[in-house]
Amino acid sequence: MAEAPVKPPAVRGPVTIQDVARRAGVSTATVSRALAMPDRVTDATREAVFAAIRETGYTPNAAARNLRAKTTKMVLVLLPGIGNSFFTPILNALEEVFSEAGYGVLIGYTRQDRSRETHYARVIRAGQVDGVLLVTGHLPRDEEFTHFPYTVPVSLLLSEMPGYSGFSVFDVENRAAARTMTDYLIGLGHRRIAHIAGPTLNPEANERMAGYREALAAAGIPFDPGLLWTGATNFDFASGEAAARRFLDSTERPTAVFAAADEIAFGFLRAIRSAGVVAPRDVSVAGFDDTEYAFHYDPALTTMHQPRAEIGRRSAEDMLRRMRAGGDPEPTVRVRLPCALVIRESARRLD
Amino acid sequence: MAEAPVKPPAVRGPVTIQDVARRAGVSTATVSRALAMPDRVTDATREAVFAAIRETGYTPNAAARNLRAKTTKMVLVLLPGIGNSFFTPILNALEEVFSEAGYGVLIGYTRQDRSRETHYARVIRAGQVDGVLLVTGHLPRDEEFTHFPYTVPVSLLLSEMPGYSGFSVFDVENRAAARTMTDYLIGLGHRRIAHIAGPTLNPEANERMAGYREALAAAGIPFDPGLLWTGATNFDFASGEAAARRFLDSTERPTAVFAAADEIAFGFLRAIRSAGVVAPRDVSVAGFDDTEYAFHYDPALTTMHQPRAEIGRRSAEDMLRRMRAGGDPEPTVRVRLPCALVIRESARRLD
DNA sequence: CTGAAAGCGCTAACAT
DNA sequence: ATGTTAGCGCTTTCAG
Repeated sequence: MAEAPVKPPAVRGPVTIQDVARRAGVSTATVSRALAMPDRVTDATREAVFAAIRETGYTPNAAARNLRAKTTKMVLVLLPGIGNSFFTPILNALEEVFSEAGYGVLIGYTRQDRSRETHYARVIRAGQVDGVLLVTGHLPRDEEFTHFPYTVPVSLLLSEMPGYSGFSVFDVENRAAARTMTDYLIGLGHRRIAHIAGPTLNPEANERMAGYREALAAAGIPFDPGLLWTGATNFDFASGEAAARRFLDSTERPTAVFAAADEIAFGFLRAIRSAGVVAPRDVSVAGFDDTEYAFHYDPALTTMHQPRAEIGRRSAEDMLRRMRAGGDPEPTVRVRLPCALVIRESARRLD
Repeated sequence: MAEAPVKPPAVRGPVTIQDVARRAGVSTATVSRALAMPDRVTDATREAVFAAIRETGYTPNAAARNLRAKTTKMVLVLLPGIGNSFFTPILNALEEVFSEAGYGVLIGYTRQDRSRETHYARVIRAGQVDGVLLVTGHLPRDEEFTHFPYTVPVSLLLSEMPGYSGFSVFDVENRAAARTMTDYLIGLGHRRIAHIAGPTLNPEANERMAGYREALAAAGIPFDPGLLWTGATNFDFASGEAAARRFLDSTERPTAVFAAADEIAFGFLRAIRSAGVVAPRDVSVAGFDDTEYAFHYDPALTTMHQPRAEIGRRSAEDMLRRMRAGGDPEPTVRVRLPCALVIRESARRLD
């Protein structure tokens, strides 16, 4: 039998507040204080503590701090997990503001999958985050999500959730924007204007559709159901391609097409081009979003600018405010930002 | 003076393991066991515990568990914070594998900014994550990063870091891929082939440049420095636009242009088109990456496919393996994946 | 201004 | 099979 193992003198494990205290010749409480409220310790003490920290390379353990403080300095951002380049500017802005404020950003992709939603519901319930930003376009259906009282502030980005309250909501004026775009197309002389709608169940898509119809009505153009192309399952290329087939099969083609998203417009443009139809020569096309490629595509896309970065920034600031309030339910906000018409090359005046 | 405050009976705070234990009529240890090793408690006990858990809506507190287990079930993914749609498939794959394994994904954008790197170095040192994936293209320069012994496994994605060891590395065969692309262009009859290089300091960009030159040499085409367009500060549109100016100003224009990234190619294509030069009619253009838009652009881009999702998936699996090993330094791996030539419309045979 | 001590919620020895 | 106990590393009263 080997003799009982001798505990190694310096385990060289992570250095704790104890190590620092010992080295600085003070108590752990003093180290903690020197860190949290530097002006409540003597200059000399502070010096000694900081020196010890420097020498040992001490970094406070997050788990211990979280356990004590009941706060994690982390937020969870839930994304749909598809078509993510659209969400990139939002995520970027969120990360910027949060990390600036010392918060970590945990991301989760729900992919509309129940088990994944349950997974993230658990993360929230486990107190792993201090706040949640939902950019999924829908509230997770998991019971743990909806039935359980929210212990942390929650915000909805880019979509509202009628019937639920207690969330801050940040979205854009979808209807007004779609109206503006359609008005613009009408102003260009178009009368036969088709609309490629977004996913049927998506509230934003429906708002845009409403704006389109509103503009038509205001201009005295009778609504033609054959010109409302629904059936999209997503704001993606494929939906634009499907619409292109309808366009090409039309006996009397529209002179302008307004897509509910840039990607839909790109899918449409590419598909019609294969058939020798080019925009804006043969048909005017407009998008919605003003993604990175709208400017760089050929033709450059006329579209509605959605202030994605601003939504990220403002929602992050609101979240910080609410999280800092501690347990008190701070008032939520409802921010609805306007979009801006961006005129480029894909739509032209009808001769 | 008011009398000593009476502790409210049910604070209705988060339910702890104590609450569950009390309700189930067992000790906290038993609750813990029923959760961790269900087969080591009686059926009856297990039932009682689970019932109590259900009734109370108990979820174990993450901080307490982390503190005890010295593990957080979280990984940090560090991204550059620019041109993020390129990284989207990687992030997607990472999140998929990690969340499947019960790990959370914390993201951080370094933006090549020192203070942000320090910030994230601290997150790592604080034991906030069990592993780190660097997709930044460079090792953070922060001393805390480089000098301090890594306490958790680290992996490098899409770029290697010569001189450092102890990391798993996942990247692609940049040189061979660039060589293949250039060979392809040569095979199409091109002799005057320009290369729009990526950022000078970027190792991947340099590998691609080397592959380009290698192909030229192998084909007996003398290297023309005037056809190597450097100066890019990023793999972005702007770099392509700058190259377009050089192209348009050339007295003798190349017949083919190989860009070090798809976005560079798009920027180039768009800029030359403004001058009435269209690909592939007037000049053949090839990219590198095979991003989402390569297929949807006009013209569809001939490019090299980088297996981004696979890099994400495999690096995540490797990271899981290494994290599960506990403190023992598991062997790191070096995975270098091949790229695939994707022939589309932007490059054509020279008449 | 500083130290002692309690305890956040959980798990893992060690007993029984 | 279950309970008791001792912390994990930190912050925060409460004394001094």
